[in-house]
Amino acid sequence: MRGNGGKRPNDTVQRIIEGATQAFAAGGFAGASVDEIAKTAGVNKASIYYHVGDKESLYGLVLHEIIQATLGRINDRLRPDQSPEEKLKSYILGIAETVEEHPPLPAVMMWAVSSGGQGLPEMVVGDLVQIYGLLVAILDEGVEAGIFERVDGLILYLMILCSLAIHKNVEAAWGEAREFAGLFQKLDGTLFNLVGQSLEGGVAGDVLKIVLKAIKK
Amino acid sequence: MRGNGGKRPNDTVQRIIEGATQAFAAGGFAGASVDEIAKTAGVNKASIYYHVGDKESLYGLVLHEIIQATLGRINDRLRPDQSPEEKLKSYILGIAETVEEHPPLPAVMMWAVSSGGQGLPEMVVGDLVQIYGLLVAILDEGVEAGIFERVDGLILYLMILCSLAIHKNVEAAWGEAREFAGLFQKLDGTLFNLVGQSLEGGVAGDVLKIVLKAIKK
Amino acid sequence: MRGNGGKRPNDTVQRIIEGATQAFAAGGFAGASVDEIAKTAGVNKASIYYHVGDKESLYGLVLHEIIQATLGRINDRLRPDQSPEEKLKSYILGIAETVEEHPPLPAVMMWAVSSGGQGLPEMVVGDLVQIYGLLVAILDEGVEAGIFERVDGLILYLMILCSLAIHKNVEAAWGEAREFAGLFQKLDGTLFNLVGQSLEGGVAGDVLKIVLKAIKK
Amino acid sequence: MRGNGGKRPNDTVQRIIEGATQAFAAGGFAGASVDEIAKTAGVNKASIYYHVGDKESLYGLVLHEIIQATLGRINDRLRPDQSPEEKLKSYILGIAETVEEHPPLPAVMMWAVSSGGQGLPEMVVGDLVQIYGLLVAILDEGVEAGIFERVDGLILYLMILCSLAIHKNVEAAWGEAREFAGLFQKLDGTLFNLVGQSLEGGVAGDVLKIVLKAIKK
DNA sequence: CATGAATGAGGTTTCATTCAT
DNA sequence: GATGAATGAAACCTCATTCAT
Repeated sequence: MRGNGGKRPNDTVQRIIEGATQAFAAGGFAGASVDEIAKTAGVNKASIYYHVGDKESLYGLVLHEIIQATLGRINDRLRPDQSPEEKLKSYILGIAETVEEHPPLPAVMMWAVSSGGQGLPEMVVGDLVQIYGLLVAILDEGVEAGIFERVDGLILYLMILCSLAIHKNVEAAWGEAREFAGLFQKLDGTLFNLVGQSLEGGVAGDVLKIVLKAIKK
Repeated sequence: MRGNGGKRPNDTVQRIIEGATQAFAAGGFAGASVDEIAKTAGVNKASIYYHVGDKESLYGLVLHEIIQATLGRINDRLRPDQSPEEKLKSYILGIAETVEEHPPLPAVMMWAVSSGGQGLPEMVVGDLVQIYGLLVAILDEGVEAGIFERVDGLILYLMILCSLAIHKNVEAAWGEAREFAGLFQKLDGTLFNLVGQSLEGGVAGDVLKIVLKAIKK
Repeated sequence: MRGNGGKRPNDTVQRIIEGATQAFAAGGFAGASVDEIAKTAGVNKASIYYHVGDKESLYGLVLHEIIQATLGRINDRLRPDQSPEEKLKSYILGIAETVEEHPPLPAVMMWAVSSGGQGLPEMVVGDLVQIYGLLVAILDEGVEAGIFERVDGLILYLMILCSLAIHKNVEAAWGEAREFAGLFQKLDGTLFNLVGQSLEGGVAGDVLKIVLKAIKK
Repeated sequence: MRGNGGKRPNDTVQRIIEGATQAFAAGGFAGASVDEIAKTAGVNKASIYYHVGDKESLYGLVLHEIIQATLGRINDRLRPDQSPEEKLKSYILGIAETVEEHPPLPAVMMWAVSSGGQGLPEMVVGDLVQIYGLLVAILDEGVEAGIFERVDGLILYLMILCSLAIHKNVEAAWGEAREFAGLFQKLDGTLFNLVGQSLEGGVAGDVLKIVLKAIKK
């Protein structure tokens, strides 16, 4: 006979990760409580400790999952025969897609990056280096090919990541913080339209356009 | 002679704000404890409540000060007779200067923006709109003058703010998180040099260059 | 063997309620600290929040328990075939018995009533109405039967409740506040004897006598 | 030249006492904060310490003032040639008048009595004995004269004091706690009318009637 | 005498974590 | 594996009191 509830263990861990991602996104590491995470995940609090370990381990796991998932999406789009320009497009769309499906993810990622890597577990540091390295590799290839200008990779990385991550967040706040968004809109007029669109037509497209124009020779 | 009870009040409030700014920057709203803020500011904890109010009020005050200071720096550089391009330079250098003198400030600001304005006091929302509006105005002027392309103002705003704010943070973490930075450096080689330079020659200059290239016709 | 974490939950909640009752009685809501309550109850402070909620909820729960217990005692004594006079006796003895076994209870109850119901949880207001309504019903029955005079129910209710509750308290203070009691006694001579007696022979009996004489035709 | 503000000192102390009375009535000794008292009194907090002393002294002073004022009102009505019955009327009306003009006063007094005198300053204990002794004297006179039954003086004292004090409080809560009062009224119907009336016609009259009926031979 | 400021102690509440079942 | 309960530590906040001006 099965134990209590008979849930598949993977399920539980997955639910924990998803709940934690959501919780961490709202207020960073310190802003989420284990109680809240457990409730969001629909899991008993002690289960988190049993399956994952303490809060810091959970944080690391969440970051790892996020970055690996993002890397996966990017790799799904990358083809060896693409031009650097197309590869950059794949990179940005890969991140944007993650944002689209799991809005909080990049916020957590950005938060981690903004800490300068301090206090992050080895594993996550490696992950960050990986995704950042991918961008640098693409840029380098473009420079070698004489298509791209040489620019600071970190700056570009931050620009891409933050604009996508935060833009989505502001969009999410749209519904509830009417006045805030309203004031922004008043100023921006036609420029600032946040309606849902296809990935390429939406924010990701705009970001891509800006970035390409910035680095193309 | 001055005793215990007769400190200049402005001094105290100022010290509180500075301590709080530093503390909030490290871990966002939830990541800073009032105890820690008090210690950083060299002020009794109860004094914070006496002069400022609860933690949320303090957060609001800090954000307000940050943005107003940044606006001040930008306005110091702005001249009516400047070209849109020069105005944009003033805008970016104004933010960069704030980063330079008070590294944590923009990080806090970024964190606030990334919340989509939710939970922020009226005043701060107004402040954010102000500084964002300034960028939009500059961009609009450039578009009218036929110099700039039309781009999404919010995206550009986020790009500028985040790259400046976080880049500085990563730089700050440099000393302590050798491995992290080291790994980044290995990948980036010549591109990624973070040594202190003049504002224009440093990150701010790079950001400016990228942004200008991105929007100039 | 029973360990630390496996205490029967009912036990804990019961212990909390008892400790809280005692603590609240001494100084009202504000006069009791949660620390003190926890110590009195022999329970960890955080357990109170886990099982009951915040201090106000605890206060509400205590009041609810008190009144329900008192109602229970009264109902134990009430018989449908009793005369209104006998019913009144049951009512007063029921309250007196509660006082006897849990001296602090009615003090808390009185304190709550004296607040006019302001700030009390719905549930408790309902409870108070219930126990007050019982008295009114008894009085009404007596008036219908031509046995009782018509008197203000609230006044009588307060007279009964307060005299029983406070009298007990003064009695309790007896041991420690010798001078105070002594002065009272000096004045009162034979009238004021507080030695423990049977319920009917003690204060309850005196209160009953006074009340009956006051309302009987 | 006069000092800061040039207020008459008596004024300040009087304002303090009045503010404190109001504040203490709401939640007993522990329920009122010195800050709140100062604000209610319209006086600087440090002034309280300068003029009166610490919180406990203030509490004692307030109780003293209350009881002395009540005693004063009773004595204004008492005449040596009154019958015991008339004297009792003076006693009750004296208290009722105090309640009428300063509703919170008796609540504080009741609270003090309900503590059994514990922790009260000598002076106040003496005051309480005085006002209680007055009642006992009146009762004794009535018994000697063969008009009154012998009853427990303390019980009667508590009945008179509490019914007047609390009834007024419930009346005061009337406006804000509609439902509460409403429920009471539903039960009590014609018996329970709290509209403002002349002292004798109002609650005081009812209390007097009940008490007289209870003790008259 | 009045007042704004300061502050240690203590209040209420939350948190991360552990444990027995 | 799952869960309700327990708990020390630390969080936020308030309070009574003092002091220099």
